[in-house]
Amino acid sequence: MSQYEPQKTEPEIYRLWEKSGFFNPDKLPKRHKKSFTVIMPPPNANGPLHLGHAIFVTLQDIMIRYKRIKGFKALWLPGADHAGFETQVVFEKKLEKEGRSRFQIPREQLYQEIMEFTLANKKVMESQLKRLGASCDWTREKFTLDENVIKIVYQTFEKLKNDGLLYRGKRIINWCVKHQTSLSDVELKYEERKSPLYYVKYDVPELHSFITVATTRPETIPADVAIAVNPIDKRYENFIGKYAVNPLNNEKILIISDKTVDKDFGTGALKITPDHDKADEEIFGKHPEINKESKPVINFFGKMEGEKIPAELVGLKVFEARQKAMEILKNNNRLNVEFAPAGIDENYINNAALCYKCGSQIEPLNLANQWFVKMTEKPKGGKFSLRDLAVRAVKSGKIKFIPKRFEKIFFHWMANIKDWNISRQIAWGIKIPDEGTADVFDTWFSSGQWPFAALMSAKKDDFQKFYPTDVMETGSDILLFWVARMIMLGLYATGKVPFETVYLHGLVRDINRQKMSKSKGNVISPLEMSEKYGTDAVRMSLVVGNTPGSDPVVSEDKIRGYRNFANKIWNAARFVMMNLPENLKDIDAFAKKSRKNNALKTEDKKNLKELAMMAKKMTKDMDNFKFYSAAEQLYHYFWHVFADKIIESSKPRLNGSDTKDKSAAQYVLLEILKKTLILLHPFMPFITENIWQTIPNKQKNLLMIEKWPE
RNA sequence: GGGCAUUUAGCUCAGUGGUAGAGCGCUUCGUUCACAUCGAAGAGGUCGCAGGUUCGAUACCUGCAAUGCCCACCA
Repeated sequence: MSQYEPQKTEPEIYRLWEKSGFFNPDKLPKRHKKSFTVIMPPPNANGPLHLGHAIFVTLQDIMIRYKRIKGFKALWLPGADHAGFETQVVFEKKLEKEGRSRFQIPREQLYQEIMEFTLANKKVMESQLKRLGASCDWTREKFTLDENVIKIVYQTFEKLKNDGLLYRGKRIINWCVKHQTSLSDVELKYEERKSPLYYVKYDVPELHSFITVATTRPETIPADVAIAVNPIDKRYENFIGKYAVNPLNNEKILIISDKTVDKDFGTGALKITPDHDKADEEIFGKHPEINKESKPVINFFGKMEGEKIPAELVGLKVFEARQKAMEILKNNNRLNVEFAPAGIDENYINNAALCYKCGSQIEPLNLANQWFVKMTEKPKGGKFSLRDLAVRAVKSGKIKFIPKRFEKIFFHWMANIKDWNISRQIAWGIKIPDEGTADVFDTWFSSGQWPFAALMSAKKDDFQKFYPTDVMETGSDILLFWVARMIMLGLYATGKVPFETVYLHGLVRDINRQKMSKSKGNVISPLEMSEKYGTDAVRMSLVVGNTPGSDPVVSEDKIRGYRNFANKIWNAARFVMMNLPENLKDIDAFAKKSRKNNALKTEDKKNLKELAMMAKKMTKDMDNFKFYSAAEQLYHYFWHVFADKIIESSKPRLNGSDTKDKSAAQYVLLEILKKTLILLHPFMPFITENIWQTIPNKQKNLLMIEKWPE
């Protein structure tokens, strides 16, 4: 008849905790000495929280509550991220719905509008974090656009500049034509696409011959400055140093040799187009003998524009221009049929670089005034490059990854890392402090400084007290975007690692292993689930079976199962309370008296010992970040040992006439209940605290700062 | 092309050098007793495939297959 109703009590319990002040480590009782710090990955303030957020809230709150109960000065510092590009994209979609466009809105106004949007979202987010039980210290909450955070970001920028780790250049960047901004290498996704390979003949008058180049981008031919072949390629020995004629504008271009050219690909001859290809740009830079200036033929809207372009191509979009260029070459008999039918290999497949947000094909373009951070060069007077700092910290074990296999991915990325373009041509973000552009920083440049920037700007001495932090818990999908950058920038700016352990969780999947997304309609809202089944049930469903690094599968059925568990706890506790001695005021005195009476049966002692053993095992799991295992053990113990066996077998004793034996049974039940409530608290904080408050306890302590049963 | 991982009951996942575990689901029975958001009993697996190491392998090694992920300037 009696059922637990979390909806009614959870918000009340949260207020009780907040009122106590214990979320703030400075307010914890004296026994809390050593600090334990987790910086919350600031959620993007551009929409409601989803299950991915609920996972991090659950895992981090478990860590924090566990350590707090264990007697640590536990700090969980909450924050919100302005999330530059991400938020701007969300906002642009909103504008689109309203029939407006970012390009028609003055920059300052756009900034203000996005700011209002973000602050409104931030507020919603905060209340949702509370609803999920996050025991973070709201007195230290930070926003990535707080003035004192921006100040720190600028300081790091200056330091990089002074150390010679920053340069500003005209360089090929990844340009998203739709969003009108450059993107860093990690902001691209790749897709295999059919991309016809054209075999184009370039005349070489000096030799009365021609050289054939294989290209997927004939529309860029007017921008060619050279042709490159491999020096060991016998076929082209005589061509090196001679001039070829550009088939689309008749300009003379030099044939050079470079050993990066793959002689086995295509014809072994590569056209060099420095304005529209990163690799070509590099080769161009290495060859001063190329006596031709590089000029672009594609503009920032992805259309043909520039000198020396055939008139038919001007103004066409890249794909249209490609068709047209192919026609011109064909009509002029410039396609070499020797290598493929009609001179075109239609089945050639390559990886197209796409904008990770909108899927538009990335246009490699040359953009001036872009800031790049050097990843592999040593700073002035310094010993280690940013890359080396990070790699050394992980290799030496100063930073540990859970699971460990992510270290390999990390090293692999670091080994091949390129300089980092931190300029973005969008309105929403931290303005880069220079005079030449209106550009803003890549969000990851500022969030890469988050652990120290948040602590330095929160409260006086926080940095000294809480840095380096203990655990960085976040999604494995942002290992390279964020974690890697935090390690580099944290070490560089402070000389210390930003955190000692990196715990990475996977991506939430639905029961069919699909990613959850709005467009698929398979999204489960953690807030809705909380309303329906209680936050504790949601949290348990997100931790049991969720091993680090692998993708957890979440379904409403699973959540319902843990709602049943919460109800089980509720009723078991009710049973124990109902069977306590009448008018019991102080359980501690009762426990003391019971121990003195020494009426425990062998079976009682055995039960208490079994609990102690389970607690020990489970504690070990907690210390090893095996929360999935700890949670499962608790679940099993509470339901199938305590409720099914111990409570059941106590019934005759509680109803019997032997008062001493009855008292012993009461004592054992109460003891097990108390201890399991503490053990369960990190996982299911609301129901455990709720029950705790109904136990006749003279001390009237909060469960959240009770002592862990050792 | 290079790398990382996964493969155990219908589903989601643990696990260990000594002939397999949990939850959900399923079957049968029960229940005015704290709880039907319940209880009891039960069915169900040649631990991806093929070799090897071993007294013994699901576990360690090798190869293969399927699946997933990451990285990459073959134009």
